Amino acid sequence: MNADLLSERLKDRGYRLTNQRRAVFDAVAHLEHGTHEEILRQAQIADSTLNLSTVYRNLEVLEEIGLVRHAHLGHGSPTYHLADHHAHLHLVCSKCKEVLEVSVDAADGLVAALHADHGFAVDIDHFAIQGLCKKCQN
Amino acid sequence: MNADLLSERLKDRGYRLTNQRRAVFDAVAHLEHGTHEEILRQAQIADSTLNLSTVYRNLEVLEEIGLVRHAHLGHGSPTYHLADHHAHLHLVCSKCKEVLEVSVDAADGLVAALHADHGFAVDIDHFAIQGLCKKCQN
DNA sequence: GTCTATGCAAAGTTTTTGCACCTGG
DNA sequence: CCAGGTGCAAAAACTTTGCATAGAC
Repeated sequence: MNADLLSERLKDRGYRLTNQRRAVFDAVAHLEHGTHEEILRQAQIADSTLNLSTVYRNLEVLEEIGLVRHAHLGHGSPTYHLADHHAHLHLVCSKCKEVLEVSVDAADGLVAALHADHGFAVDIDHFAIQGLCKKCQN
Repeated sequence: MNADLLSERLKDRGYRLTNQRRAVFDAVAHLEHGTHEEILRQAQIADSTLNLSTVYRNLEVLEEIGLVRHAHLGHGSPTYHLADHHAHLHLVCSKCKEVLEVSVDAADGLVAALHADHGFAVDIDHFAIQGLCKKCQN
């Protein structure tokens, strides 16, 4: 399960398992798409003295060992999610800022075309797709 | 031509045409994908006293009146380009940071699918597409 | 016991804001 | 002349870093 994976991966790379790391990891898992600040607040439920700089440092470590990844959903801060979190596209409305999650299947053609024509292996959910939602087009 | 369009659009919305605005607009046109800092440096060739905060304020105005748009090519600052600049997809390699420009045609299927299934009008070139380039996959 | 990780505070960056002066129309 | 625009400086927001101490192993 997750906790063991966390412990294992950390040890493999010479990192230690601390309560703060576990709290940050759990917060990422719980929030699905959290910013640094949101992850801090969530993780502080488990450890109220947790510091923002620890969140920054741990997200870096968790990303390095491949358990966590980040994506850019809007114009602001990146959001963090578990690496095994099933991928989906994020459609962000430029006007009302609503975020729609849709299946990555829609992008299969694009992914295949870019691979065939340019040898490029797309990480399709890293950036959101900007546009106008149905409501805001009127 | 561009200069007239700039003047017209500004006046239509009650804005004034200043040398600084023209310098910023020209810098955006010249750079194609410039950050605030890059636009400042380019615009200062025409007006050496131009201030960074003026660049921020003018890019906001130029974007509001629809002459300029911004895109997110990497994890850092956004870049600005003319609104009529022909769209192309940016493929950014996560590893070597190389940026490939490819035709938007590759995304036609995705754009059509998102419109048909979700009524979403995609602005496909607003965010870069992240992934691994041919070389970095080995 | 050793060496990494943490909390705190300070320093860096980047972007925004307030204000007196300047300038386009 | 007058409202909007600019430069400058200060503030705000966001992120990173240094250092003494705590804690994992």
